[in-house]
Amino acid sequence: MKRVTIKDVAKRANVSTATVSRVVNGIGTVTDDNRDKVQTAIKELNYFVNTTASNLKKNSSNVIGIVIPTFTNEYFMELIKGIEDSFVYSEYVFYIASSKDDLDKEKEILQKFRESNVEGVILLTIGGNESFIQELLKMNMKIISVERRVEIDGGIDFIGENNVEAAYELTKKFLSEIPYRDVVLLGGYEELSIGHERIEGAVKALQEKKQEYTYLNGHFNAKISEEIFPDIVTRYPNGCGIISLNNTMTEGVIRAIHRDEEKDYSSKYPVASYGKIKFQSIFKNNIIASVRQYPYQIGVEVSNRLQNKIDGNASETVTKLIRNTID
Amino acid sequence: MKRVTIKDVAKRANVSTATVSRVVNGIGTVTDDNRDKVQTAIKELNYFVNTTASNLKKNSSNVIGIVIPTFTNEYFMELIKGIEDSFVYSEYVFYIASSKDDLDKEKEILQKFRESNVEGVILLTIGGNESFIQELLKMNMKIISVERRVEIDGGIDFIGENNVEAAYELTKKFLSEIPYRDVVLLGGYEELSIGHERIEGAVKALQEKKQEYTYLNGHFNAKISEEIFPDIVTRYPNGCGIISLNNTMTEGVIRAIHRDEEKDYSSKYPVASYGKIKFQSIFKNNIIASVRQYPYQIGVEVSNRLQNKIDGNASETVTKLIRNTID
DNA sequence: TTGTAGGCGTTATCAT
DNA sequence: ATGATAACGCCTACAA
Repeated sequence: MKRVTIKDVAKRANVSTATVSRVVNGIGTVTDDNRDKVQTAIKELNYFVNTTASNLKKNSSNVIGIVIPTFTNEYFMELIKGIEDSFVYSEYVFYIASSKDDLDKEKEILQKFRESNVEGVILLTIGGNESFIQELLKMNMKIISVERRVEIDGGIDFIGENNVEAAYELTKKFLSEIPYRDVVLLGGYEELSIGHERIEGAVKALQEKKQEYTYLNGHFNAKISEEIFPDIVTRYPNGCGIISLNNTMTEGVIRAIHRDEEKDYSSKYPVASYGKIKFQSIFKNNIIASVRQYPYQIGVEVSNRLQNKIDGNASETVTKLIRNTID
Repeated sequence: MKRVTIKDVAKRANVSTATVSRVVNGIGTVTDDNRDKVQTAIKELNYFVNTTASNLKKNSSNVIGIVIPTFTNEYFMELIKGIEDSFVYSEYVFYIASSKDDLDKEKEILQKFRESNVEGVILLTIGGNESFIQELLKMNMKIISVERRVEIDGGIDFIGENNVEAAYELTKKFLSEIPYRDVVLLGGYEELSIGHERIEGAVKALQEKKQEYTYLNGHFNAKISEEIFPDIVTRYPNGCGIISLNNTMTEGVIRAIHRDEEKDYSSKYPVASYGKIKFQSIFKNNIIASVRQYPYQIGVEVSNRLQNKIDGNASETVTKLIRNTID
């Protein structure tokens, strides 16, 4: 079955393809009479536009590419929701691709985005593709880096959190509530901004309070953190404060704490968490301080920024930090 | 800055565009000498293919469209991961669009997919677009319905769970562990297969055991279910069994149960849950029976099926049910 | 207001 | 093995 094209419609309606195109796109001038004829022809033939052809001609794509490290992450999903909900140009569509925490895969995706003429890219990088990204920027691709900074000469738009500040405030609050304790700092992802910035903030607060601490790497991973907990207990059998710099790690710690029901770890191992976890209110005896994050809000900002860029109102490179709150 | 095209490369390499195309696509016959010339020209000019033009010519798109009701749902994300991980044709790319539980939006998305010539559609429907979907099927669009059935003449591929069976087994197990109790059946989404099939299975088991029950509608929603719980307590102050037919509702119930710490609801309101929740092991005193779901596995099956369809090895309409397990 | 026709960048047929 | 060239379906000067 051959595809119905603008030509078929034109023939049926006894007008030219140009007129059909005008009707379809709602631009230019067409008499009501002709418009009617075209519209009925469209209905009769069941015509719909071929976006590929249209895009080729217009040198556009109406596609926004989004790169995330993984699909199974609530933070990222909230972020995407924020983008989606506030993106008003309805003709656009989102590619979403997962780099699977792999920098080669990330590069592949970006390359594919370039080949498909995407109008904009929203990138949550896994790191390591800086030079390639720079090349893309040079060709005027509209890229916004989100949550994780891309360290690049000349800069790149960035929207994310103030990790340093939030980790600092979290730690300060935590220390004021559990004085005279040993402290474990549970971090990870040091090669990414979300990793080292949080460490920086926490350490700053620890040093200000002259608080000694042990640093452990939980790799922003629930399982690893859960398995680390027994080591913490061995090292500090009388208890210690745990500062978890990511909610996934907090999840692992909480699971470990509740593994042995009879032992009451709640009071002995108070936790500070950068980020909330599910059922946080139920674990309020364990988690006595936490950073609330606003991924949805970040998504909204990303969306606004991208729309500005698409409209050409974005000459300067911009960095925007969304403020977290401490509970 | 003008785009570098195959023509520019041809000129630079002193060959025809046809030869360049052959090199780029690795088909046809080219001498090593010419291949080298073309490849260096490509590097020098920083050429990359224009997928839009290529697609127009080839009448393809290399795009798989996925429609989900919302991004913020772990089940869907696991499903997508399963699809992604097992989809081997690397030249393909996924559009993922959220219908936001809105049937008009779903239709819009499907229409856009059609206009973009997507090669296949994976649809988690919200219901109500049956006739439009049928129209798409008539034009030979490759659509696989997932998790939620699309009731359509002539049938449509479906991959999902055996909701009736799983709900039946869950209920049977639950009743055998809490005999002589009152029971609340917490359901929802009755207009979708995931809603009414689970009710059907649960009711079957209840009737077999001659167990009376009260049906409440929690709309597969955590908040609503959390708010329903006090009503349950009022109605059954001495306790009752709660069969929650969806994990989001279970989440709400668990939250409500743990709201008042002093009241020990755990033993008085045992829960059966269709689907797991986070920290399930911590709540094992509350949730005494549950259905384990395999969204990732469903994704894998969807991916396999779609690849078969793309390869043309899929004449018959297929229904495949992935077996759940009961814990 | 309408129609003609060229071209977007690529692929693929058909000569050579 | 290679090149010339006609599409793919649409948009848009430009002319009428």
